[in-house]
Amino acid sequence: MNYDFKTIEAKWQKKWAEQSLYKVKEDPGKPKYYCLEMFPYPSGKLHMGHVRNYSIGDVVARFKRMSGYNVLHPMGWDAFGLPAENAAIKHGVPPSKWTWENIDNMRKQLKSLGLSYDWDREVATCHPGYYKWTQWFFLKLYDMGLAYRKKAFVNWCPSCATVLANEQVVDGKCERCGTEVGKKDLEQWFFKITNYADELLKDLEKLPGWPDKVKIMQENWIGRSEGVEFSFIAEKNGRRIPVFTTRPDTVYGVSYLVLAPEHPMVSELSAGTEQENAVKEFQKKMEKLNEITRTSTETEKEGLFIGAYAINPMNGDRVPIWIANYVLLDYGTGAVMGVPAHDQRDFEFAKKYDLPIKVVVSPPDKILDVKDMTQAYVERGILINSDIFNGMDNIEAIKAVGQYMEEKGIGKVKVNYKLRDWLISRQRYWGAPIPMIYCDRCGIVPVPEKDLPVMLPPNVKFNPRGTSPLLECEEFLNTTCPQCGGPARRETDTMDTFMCSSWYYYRYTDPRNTERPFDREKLDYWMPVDQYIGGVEHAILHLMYSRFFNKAMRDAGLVHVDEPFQNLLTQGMVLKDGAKMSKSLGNIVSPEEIIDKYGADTARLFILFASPPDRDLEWSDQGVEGSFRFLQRVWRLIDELSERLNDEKVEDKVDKDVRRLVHKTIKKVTDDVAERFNFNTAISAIMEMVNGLYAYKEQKISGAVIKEAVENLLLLLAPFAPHMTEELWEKLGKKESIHLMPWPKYDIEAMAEEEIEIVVQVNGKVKGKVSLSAEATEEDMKKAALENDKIKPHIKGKNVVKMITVPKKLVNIVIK
RNA sequence: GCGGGCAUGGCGGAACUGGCAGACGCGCCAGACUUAGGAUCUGGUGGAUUUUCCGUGGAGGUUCAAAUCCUCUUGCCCGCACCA
Repeated sequence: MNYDFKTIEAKWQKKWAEQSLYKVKEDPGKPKYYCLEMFPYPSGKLHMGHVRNYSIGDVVARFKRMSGYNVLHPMGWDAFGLPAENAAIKHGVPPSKWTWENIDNMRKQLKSLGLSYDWDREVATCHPGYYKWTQWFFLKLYDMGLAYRKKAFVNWCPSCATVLANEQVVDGKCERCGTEVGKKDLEQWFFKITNYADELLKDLEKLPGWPDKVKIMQENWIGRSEGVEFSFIAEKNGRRIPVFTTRPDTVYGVSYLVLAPEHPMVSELSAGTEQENAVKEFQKKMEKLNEITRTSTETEKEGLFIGAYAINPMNGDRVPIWIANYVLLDYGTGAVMGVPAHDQRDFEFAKKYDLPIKVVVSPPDKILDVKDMTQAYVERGILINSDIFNGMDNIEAIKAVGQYMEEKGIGKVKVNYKLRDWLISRQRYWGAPIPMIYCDRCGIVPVPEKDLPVMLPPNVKFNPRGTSPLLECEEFLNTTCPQCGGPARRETDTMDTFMCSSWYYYRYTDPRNTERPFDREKLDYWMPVDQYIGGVEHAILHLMYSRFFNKAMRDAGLVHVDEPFQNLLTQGMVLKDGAKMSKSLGNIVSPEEIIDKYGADTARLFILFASPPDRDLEWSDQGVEGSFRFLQRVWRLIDELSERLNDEKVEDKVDKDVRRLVHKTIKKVTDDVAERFNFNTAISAIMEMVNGLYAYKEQKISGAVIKEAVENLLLLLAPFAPHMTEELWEKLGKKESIHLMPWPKYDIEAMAEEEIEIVVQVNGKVKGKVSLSAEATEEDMKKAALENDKIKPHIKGKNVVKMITVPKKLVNIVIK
């Protein structure tokens, strides 16, 4: 009988669906396990990255299910987004049609992999039954004061014709399409993620199950720094110019002030001075430069005196005010105090423009002479030229100066973050409409809950310029004010799709609820997600937005968990010829073809065997062949052995050996899968077991032992190759699905070795081996080692200094 | 520049708390069965000057013992990048 994977896989996929084998509901009698993989964007085609992601998740889900957990394992679609709109512009297909057809196609492909999802819980973020609640959450955030409108210089992608959040700008380019991002002064909707900056940072400690790499990336992104904010006074008009510094200990060494070129006070201060025109020109020049070239470390520091002065509030010093390319308007206060003696960047700037350098922190052992300085002194030291703080250690002075400023009302101790508020408006059609109404009389009015969802109008015209068709859709645009009943206008912007994916893991717990986003009891049962699996590209974007969203919803009293994802696994990329698979390189391997040629079980097995999940994986066609061969080998082995299930017991020794192999393998596979997610070594242990059984099968084995071996082999392999094992399980005469069976337990007694091999070293080098009974004492080991024929010549005539033994493993004889 | 990761046969990778380096798979070599084999089974496969010696990017160190721990260093990958 051949391994006919096509028939087998189709047969079981159909049966599992008919029996709703993977359907789950809350069960207080069982421990729950929420296994979640990042849902895909429905591009229309599955790629190998998806196959890897979902194969990993499926093994975890199946293993946990067999281990007695009530497993929630759902799948859905991150279905809003620009490609659908581009298809509409290019081919005239409505975005919804395009998206739903893609979903149908990808669902079919996912099902062909035999993944154990509860398909009854499928969600799609573009479904009105879903985005109704996305809008509901927006209103919730609005009520909480966490959603607000503000005019700001925002990132604008000309190609996507929309604004972008900071997180979606990579190297000054649009994260989606790679087009260079510009700046636009627009009024937009923001979420106050900065309110949670501190908690988002601090709670990373509550996530021991996350990779350090991801936590560090988030930490850097949040960018917390402690310092002092205080103000210089503009000499011209007496107005305050606030600055932020992490080095208040150097405040007596300020020799100039630098503002961002866009700083609102620049024009006013330079007006009427001889520098006025030069300043205007400098500002224009800066405007033209894009942000990357302007702020790159490689770009030379460039600045200009603006013709005005400011007074240092600590010592009354009069310092010149400059503008420079390296000062950013949106970090801190957009103004920096210049302390060239103790900041490398300020030092270079002062050298270039011949600004005074004043030493205020002295090294403990010598006196710094400005003339000799080739770089800033940033080490620890003692304060000098600093009035009442002279003689103080500078680390202490950081605190002391801050305190002093607070006491005198000069400034205040402050924590600054790099994190900006999350800009969520998008000038696009294919997204969840922001449920807001603009009324000339009442201003900004939220859409009442009963009117949700604000539906996307289906019949709209797309224009090649890429502007949102909602702007020209009268039936959508015109509405009445919920407050005064007068004519009003709808918000035409839709939400960033990351908003839709910030809460989908809640919806899976109660996907068809029409009254609420979810039932509280169901959510409380399932949340948090126990294991989240996906690509590292979401380390900051999706994973930080979701953490923020969850914290906000916790504060709204809707959820009980501080963190949504307990454990995170970031899978590596799938490479071919050392590079990421891509159209341009022409190195794409299509999952469809592989499944067609070898079957889903082979595809899954290979992808899990070739590399541990968190590392990159090099695709190998020959490796796939190998996995296919292995499954055929298993098939033949079980075919043959299942004829011998009633054999008589003949020889005790072989039975014991087979049982030892079986139980050792159970332990190895269990440990590898449960504790380390090392599927590659788990599979190799199963391969060793199969190799072992091939060797033993030439001998007489009792039927009971064969049965035990065959059944356990199938159980261990079931999470990896679910179709084939199910088929063979049925052939063994089993009535119930193998995937509902309990995970096998190992028997320590059966694992016990009777004889053990001890390595004998002389001066740390292996010189021989001795076989001893498992009960041998350390004394027995030493004795056996010294008496061994291979060892004797090495120690003859030498002085044995000492002997080190590792029980049941090794003896090391140290000689001189 | 800062932060993080990785480096082991021809290749993908094993070696969990320091204790037989190279499990398992691919590839390669040989044999068996065969009209035939790109099927299957069995055996072999780090290197060399092969009673032994050398080998985990490189150089030191700790230890009875180091792929594993420490110091320095090289190469590659990823993230952040004038953050005040």
